[in-house]
Amino acid sequence: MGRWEPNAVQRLQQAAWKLFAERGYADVTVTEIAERAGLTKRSFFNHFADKREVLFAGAQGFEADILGYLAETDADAEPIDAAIAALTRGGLDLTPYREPARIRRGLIASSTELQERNLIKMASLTAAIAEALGERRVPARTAAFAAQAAVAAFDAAYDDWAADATADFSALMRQALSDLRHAVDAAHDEEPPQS
Amino acid sequence: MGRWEPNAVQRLQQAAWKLFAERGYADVTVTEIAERAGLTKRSFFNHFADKREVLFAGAQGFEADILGYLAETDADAEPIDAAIAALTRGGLDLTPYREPARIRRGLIASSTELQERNLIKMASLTAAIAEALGERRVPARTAAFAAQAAVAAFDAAYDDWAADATADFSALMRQALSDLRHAVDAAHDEEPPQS
DNA sequence: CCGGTGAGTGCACCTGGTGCCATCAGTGAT
DNA sequence: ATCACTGATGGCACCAGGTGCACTCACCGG
Repeated sequence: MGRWEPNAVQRLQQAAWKLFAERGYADVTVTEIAERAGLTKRSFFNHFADKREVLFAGAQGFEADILGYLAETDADAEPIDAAIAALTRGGLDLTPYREPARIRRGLIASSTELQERNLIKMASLTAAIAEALGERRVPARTAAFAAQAAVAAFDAAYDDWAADATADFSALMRQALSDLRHAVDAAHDEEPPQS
Repeated sequence: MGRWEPNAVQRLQQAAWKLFAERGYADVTVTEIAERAGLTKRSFFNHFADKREVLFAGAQGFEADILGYLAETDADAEPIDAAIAALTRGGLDLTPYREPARIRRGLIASSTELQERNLIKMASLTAAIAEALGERRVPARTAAFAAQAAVAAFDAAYDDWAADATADFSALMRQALSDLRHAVDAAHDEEPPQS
């Protein structure tokens, strides 16, 4: 393990975050990020596949965590309940990082490039969950739809959580799932959800 | 209205499709597309925002059609049923274009760039449907989830239709919606869906 | 015949991204 | 000490996507 200044990846991420926060994603150049981290453009691309990736560093680990939590759920539970449980635990892990989450959210909203990347990360998460559910004795279709529904609920809850500093993430997930079922259910006798 | 060779946009699309089909998306350059259409790179970008967009030309019109169909549905229907009805009609309109749909599908599968673009187009469609549903007296949350569910069902049905030449799209949509409800429902007394 | 309009073009330029090879810090073995 | 090795880094040339700007030129209407 060679050693120059350590933690090149971290330094690049920090530099990128600062610059993006200062001047917005589009107006920052990869060369600038690298130089602020004491490196070069070439080294940036040795660590990140492209400019967008520097903002989605956590995604891979998050996906792995979710799959871990999913494996811990009761194997006989309904697929969607298992997925919701796993995503709820994963979301709770993010609780300490509300401020970065808000900044990231703003950046993504400002750039269609980043929106696309975000969507494909969510799709990747969904696919991974669906595959894991598929290893239980569940039809692939059911697994895929359950995963999509669970991730949709997560996404909504995550957004609410980013917007409302006082909210409890578990409660937001429960509410989102309930709203989702309400929206999808054919039989529709109860009140519409408030808000 | 000035006149050179007419239909520049069409010519560019046709040239792009042919070249992509021959050599794959990644190995074709914008300059090549433009030249095969008798134009220049600069003109290509006067007509399309970027290289990806040439494959998604129909998306805007499709979205508009769906919104039109949605407006024709019974205003008192369940949001998800209205969305499903509109998407079913839209899907039926595509029936004559199965072969192009299959090619497009293969191209998209081969390039993450195109997958990202595809996802954002679907997201745009979803958002448009959700907004339209929101103008009925439906909570925004319900509208959003209903739209997501309906588009998810459409996507699954569309995939099935592209894969199976003998399938009836309406039936595929009904099946997809049924599977979706099965996957999302809490109360789960019936058989799992076959397939 | 004349001025306007708008599609198409030429060109210079920027940035993201890659292939290839050189370099150089530390590591473990001799 | 020294040497071979490894892996992070850097330099460089190069490509493709994409943009700003000024220009041409076919056609239009008067």
